[in-house]
Amino acid sequence: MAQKKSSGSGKEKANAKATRRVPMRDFSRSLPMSLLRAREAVMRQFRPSLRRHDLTEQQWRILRALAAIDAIEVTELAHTAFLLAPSLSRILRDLEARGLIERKTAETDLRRGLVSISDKGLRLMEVVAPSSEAIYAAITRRYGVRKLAALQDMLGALEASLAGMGQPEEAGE
Amino acid sequence: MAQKKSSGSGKEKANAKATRRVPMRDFSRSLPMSLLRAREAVMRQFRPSLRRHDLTEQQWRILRALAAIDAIEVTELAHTAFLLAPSLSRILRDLEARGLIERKTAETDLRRGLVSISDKGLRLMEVVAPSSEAIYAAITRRYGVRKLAALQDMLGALEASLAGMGQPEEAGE
DNA sequence: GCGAGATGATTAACATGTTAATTGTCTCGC
DNA sequence: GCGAGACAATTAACATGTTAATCATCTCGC
Repeated sequence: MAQKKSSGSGKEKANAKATRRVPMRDFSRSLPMSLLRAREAVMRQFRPSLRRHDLTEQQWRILRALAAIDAIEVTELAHTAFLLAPSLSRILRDLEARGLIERKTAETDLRRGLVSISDKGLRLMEVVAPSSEAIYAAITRRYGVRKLAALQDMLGALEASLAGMGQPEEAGE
Repeated sequence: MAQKKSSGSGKEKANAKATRRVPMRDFSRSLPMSLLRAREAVMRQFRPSLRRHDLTEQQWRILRALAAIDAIEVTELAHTAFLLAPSLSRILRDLEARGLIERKTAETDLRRGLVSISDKGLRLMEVVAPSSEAIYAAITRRYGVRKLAALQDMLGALEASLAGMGQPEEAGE
């Protein structure tokens, strides 16, 4: 470290060097940061409860998605739980090892895998769901039912707005 | 796999087993999912541009935070860029190796590290910032300036609402 | 001034995000 | 029916998220 030095009267100039260069919006108010902080504020409420049952947020998402249906293909599950295929692959391996889910291969297409929640998985959900719902209710109460609904609508609209904006892909990649 | 079998007439029952058990809100409409999808929709716009310059979203956050000031302590930077200390530690190590930032130790307290952006880092920002701003402008235009401001306000309010809700910490941990 | 506890930063260990490469199966056209 | 793509899923490789542990320094009471 330290092959940096300001020659001559550069002390003050070096001090001002990085100040206010490359003008950009106020960083902390960018949309990605707002969304990130808001989501973190919400998840911070849930994580301790999940952690007590040795579940991560993603594992819980998968169990919830599975609890609503009988069986589902891996690709479709990835879409539902909003996970990338590689992440899902690893998590399913783990959940299966823990006996919380069951897997089999589709009979008509050996490439496709079918996933379903196990009885053990359902029992775990029955234990975790109440406190999870209670936390969600508390959040809703604090923020306001109407406001929450309005926020969800605006978030959905944002998604929809951006749906068309495909990758900029500057013609020539 | 496959030590599961339904005895007797369990075929159909097993089929209905996981269907609609453990009643919970519609999964895809939960607030965490809405926030996650919205943020992903936004970041999807930025990632390709950042990637062309070998920058991750987090590295870019750090550079942006540094560009606004002369120097900053590691802990404060973690707060500003909304990164956990361990992540920041790794990223700073990498950014320093790439010559994009500079580090030194605080003179009054040898535990504290001071980070600042380098000239090379500033030059990189000058290259990346325009397309980044253009993308942000496009998003703003699509979604609407007023709506965007309103959304930011609601996200801020959500954060504020949850600020008090400390960890449930069921007395007895 | 010394030693116990507090504090800043890093490291460790494991889970997930992200893109690319791989593997196994399928679908077609021929 | 076979071989070239298409497709589903996994694996690989690396970066980050997350919690716990470690290391170095500092602070303060005594």
